[in-house]
Amino acid sequence: MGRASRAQAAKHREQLVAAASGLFQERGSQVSLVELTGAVGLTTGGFYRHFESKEALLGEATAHAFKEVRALLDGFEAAHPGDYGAGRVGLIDYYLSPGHRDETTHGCPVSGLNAAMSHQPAHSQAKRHYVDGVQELAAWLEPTPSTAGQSPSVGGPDNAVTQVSDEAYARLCALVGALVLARATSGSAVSERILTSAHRALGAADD
Amino acid sequence: MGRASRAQAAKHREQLVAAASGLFQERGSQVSLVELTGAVGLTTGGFYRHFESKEALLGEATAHAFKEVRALLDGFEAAHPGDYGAGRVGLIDYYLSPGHRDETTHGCPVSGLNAAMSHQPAHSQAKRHYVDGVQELAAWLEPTPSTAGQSPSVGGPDNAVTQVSDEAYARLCALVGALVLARATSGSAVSERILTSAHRALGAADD
DNA sequence: TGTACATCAGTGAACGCGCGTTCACTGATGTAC
DNA sequence: TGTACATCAGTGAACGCGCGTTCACTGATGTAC
Repeated sequence: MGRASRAQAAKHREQLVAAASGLFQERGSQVSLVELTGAVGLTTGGFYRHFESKEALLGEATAHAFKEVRALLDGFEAAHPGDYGAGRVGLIDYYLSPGHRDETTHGCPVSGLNAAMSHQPAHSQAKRHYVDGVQELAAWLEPTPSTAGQSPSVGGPDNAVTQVSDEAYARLCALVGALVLARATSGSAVSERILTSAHRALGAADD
Repeated sequence: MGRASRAQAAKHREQLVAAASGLFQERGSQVSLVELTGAVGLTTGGFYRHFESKEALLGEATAHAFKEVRALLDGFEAAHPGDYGAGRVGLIDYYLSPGHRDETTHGCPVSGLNAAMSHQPAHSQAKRHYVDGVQELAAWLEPTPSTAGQSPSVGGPDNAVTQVSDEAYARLCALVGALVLARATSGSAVSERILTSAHRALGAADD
């Protein structure tokens, strides 16, 4: 193949991160480099021109996954301009849908990466991005708009827990618990029951 | 070593299942046979005198984990005889404690095995035990005592979703979501916030 | 603009390693008489 | 109860395989003049 142009190489790098973002969610850290590089048409040898290790890719893939979440959230907001609650309801509807449950590749990374993060060291790049993402998604579930703008301050070194209320965190727990349980029980009737039960509880708690 | 007695062999088998129950929760399906057999002082070769495959052990280990849950639940019930709600409150307090979060080996299998179950085929032995266990734990979160005795009917072939209310399932989602998130964010201040937020929400919803 | 050469993105084979599973073997256990 | 033999729980080495990572190599890209 010879040498790729810088533009081509940069594109390969981005594709690798994007593909990894999906594959790590779908299969956890068990995805192999053969699969990761194969997904974008490369072989494993060249991988190390882009990343120091598989671990390092997980870090970038986690950040990428949350960038996509932000885009999705902005979409919900744009769909109901000015109406704060409506965007949140749209998010909840989507989150607890069978479609989202079955979308293991491009679903919410808070749920999809949780197992991988449980085995990550406390201050790895991946974990820092993940914790920031958790707070950001929780802020979106706030009963009333936060005083300090849409997103909580993220990215600081071990930044303090920001303006997210107990209620918002509790709602996030309900969403994530429902999705994770629905996936673990998928194929059984219980899976659907879990989604509808959580949906009802979150709908009832609505303001 | 020569041949072990039947009693000894039976004991080894039980120890293997018990150890696997903890190790599968702690590390998912990535635990190796060397670790599993080593945990009870055996070598890998003899493993296949007891189980058909590693998969088969996961099935039995899942059943074992839920047997331990049942013992724990009975303990909560016995601690407050006659007082239905008190046992449930004790369970919730335990579930959302930092101690339970950090107890990745012997914690609740609904949370600990969820990742492994998501990658299990729909009708594997492990998944059937898991789905039964989910319903059983949910039944324990029922606002009022179930009419049909303590445990829902379990173990039947693809048994229908039994007498568990939406409210009970919603509570289970909150508990599991909180535990899973607290573990994924452990090492960060967010982890504690999640536990206390979920606890407050479940306490407030109490009757 | 054209030429000579250095750079480096990607290849493909090799590395050492750990995995799940198989198998010939061992010797104490269990059983038939 | 005692002896002869079959059984089989557990060992440890071997199997083929896939893993993350390294490395010599390739040839188009990028750059210096």
